[in-house]
Amino acid sequence: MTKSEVDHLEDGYRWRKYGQKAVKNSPYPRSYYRCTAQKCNVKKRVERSCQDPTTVITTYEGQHTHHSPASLRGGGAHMLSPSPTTNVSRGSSSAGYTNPNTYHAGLPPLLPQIHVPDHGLLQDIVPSFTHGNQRR
DNA sequence: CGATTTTGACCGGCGC
DNA sequence: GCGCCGGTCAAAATCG
Repeated sequence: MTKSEVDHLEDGYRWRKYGQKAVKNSPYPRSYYRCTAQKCNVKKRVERSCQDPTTVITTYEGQHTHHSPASLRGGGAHMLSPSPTTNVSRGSSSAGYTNPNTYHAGLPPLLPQIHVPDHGLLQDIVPSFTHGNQRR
């Protein structure tokens, strides 16, 4: 669950919308996204929460087989860096994605449980790809 | 020009 | 067998 009033949630990847359907569960339409990387077979389902119109339920399906474009940002302090001392194990990354400043919803604090998706990238599930054979 | 987005239609599966 | 639902793809239009 991600609190956001905008549909385009930059979670660090590029998504291409390929469909939209209305769900009965919610008066809002559900959007289907797919990673723009042809090598990536990841799918994303974004649905607005009927309980919290400001919250969108983002469901990720599959795993990225490539690095995220937004992750290449030099400003990114939390990434899959080969730093021996600095590891992503630190949960201090919070929900801050690439640029939390862009999402000034001006809404009151209401985030009961949002565990950081820091390690939910690729090496977590598909180490074979990142093991040393990622460059084609 | 290329990429991306939008809407509609189509397909498959499941239930009855 | 038909109807319904969810999901996906396709074509066209738009934006940069």
